Amino acid sequence: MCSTINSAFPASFICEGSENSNRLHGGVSMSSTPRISASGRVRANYTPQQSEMDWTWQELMAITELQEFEVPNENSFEAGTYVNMEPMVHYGSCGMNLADPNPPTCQASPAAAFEAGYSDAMSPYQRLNPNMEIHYGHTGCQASRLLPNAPPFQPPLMSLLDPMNTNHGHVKNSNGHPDDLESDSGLSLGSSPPLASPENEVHGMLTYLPRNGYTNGDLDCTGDQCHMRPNLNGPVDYSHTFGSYSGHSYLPVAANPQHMQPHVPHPHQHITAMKQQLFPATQRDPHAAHSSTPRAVSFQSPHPKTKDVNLSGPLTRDERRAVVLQIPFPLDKIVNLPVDDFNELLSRHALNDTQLTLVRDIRRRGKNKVAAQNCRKRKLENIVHLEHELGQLRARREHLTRERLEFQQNLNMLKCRLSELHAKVFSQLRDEEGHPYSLEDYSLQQSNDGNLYLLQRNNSLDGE
DNA sequence: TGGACTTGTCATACG
DNA sequence: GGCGTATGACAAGTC
Repeated sequence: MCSTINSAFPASFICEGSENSNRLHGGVSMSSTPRISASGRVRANYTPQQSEMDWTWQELMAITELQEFEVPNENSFEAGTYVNMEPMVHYGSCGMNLADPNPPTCQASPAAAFEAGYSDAMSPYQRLNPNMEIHYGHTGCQASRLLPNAPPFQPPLMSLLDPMNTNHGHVKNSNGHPDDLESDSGLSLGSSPPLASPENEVHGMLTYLPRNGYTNGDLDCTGDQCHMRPNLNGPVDYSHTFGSYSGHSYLPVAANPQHMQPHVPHPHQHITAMKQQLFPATQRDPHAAHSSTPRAVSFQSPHPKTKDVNLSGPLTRDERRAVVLQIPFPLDKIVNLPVDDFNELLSRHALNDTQLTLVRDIRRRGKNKVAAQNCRKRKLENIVHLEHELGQLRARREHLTRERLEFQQNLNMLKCRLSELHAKVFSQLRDEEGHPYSLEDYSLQQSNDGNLYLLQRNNSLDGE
């Protein structure tokens, strides 16, 4: 039931006056709620404070509209504990009592103060942060719920006051290998192309540029890709290929070997010369030197001395085999030539099965070696990229956390201000006889749509 | 001497 | 089916 009241509100209260008006949304009895006239209007006694009330309501409206504001959240801040369908119980234990001689202030814990007295009226906020109970402590205050499917016991104050407010592996076993007496690791074929990866195709093609012993190559262009096709018919002249051997032509050191590898007479010079025969142009070839790409930089060994050892150290397994089996062409060609050229090269030399097997193994291992290098480089690049992404995500998380805290502070301030305005409005309500409502008997509640309702405390719940 | 690191190689899968 | 590539795993070399 709605009781007709005289209100100081400019537009007064409106009671929808139905038989269910005594029932709060959610089935809570509101039988003792002050009745408002059946016409829906509450007779208001305008007081000299009317102008102030207008201003107050304007403020209230402004703040109420802010409740519609929603912000994204990343955690339980927006979890769905908002819909609390518990029936209204009582107001006696509400921390925020308008009759409280010591009303909460906005300094200490405004949000707590607001929550205490308006826990049911702050639904929009709870929608934003249902964990406020956690933050500010549960008030133990249960208030009525104004469900949309039940007519309010009292017309929305706001709608009256503001007409506009109507819209609410494998084991590599070298033992099984015929050449297992010596390690094959640590020393490369010396023919590694400059990372013949797709993005390094140009450099890879440079491998086929003419070099000593293969100076009669001709340019082979297919489409927009050109590369030097060596003259496979030409004689292989290793007599003046005395450039320093490097098994890591893809390393930047090859770009300027005189800087990275100052010439020092080495006791294994004869081995170096042998390697120079096997890999005649790996380092002397300016193109090969140019092939050291930035991509290959990360593959430079942290142990530069390893290169020196490779340069003049013992022959690798394949190198030795090539020497023993008298492979008539350099190993770098075995590895780097295109398939057609490689087959053509083989066809122009009478090789026995052993030689053919060795050549094909050398080619396979050489290819795989480069592939392994590329694979490792990609792996490192991925790690770097992921670390960078991780840093960005962490920074963003911190930024969002700061923003959320900032927003929460602002929200609490608004809630506090809203509670003050509520109290101010309530204090100026008058009944039919012009008497103020007793704060012990009534409270001002705000529904989900932002409208204010005058509720009587200690309502009986037997209506449900 | 053991650990970390690099590099080559093999096996395997895939296009 | 051959070939090239990618990649995990292993082993050897180096510091």
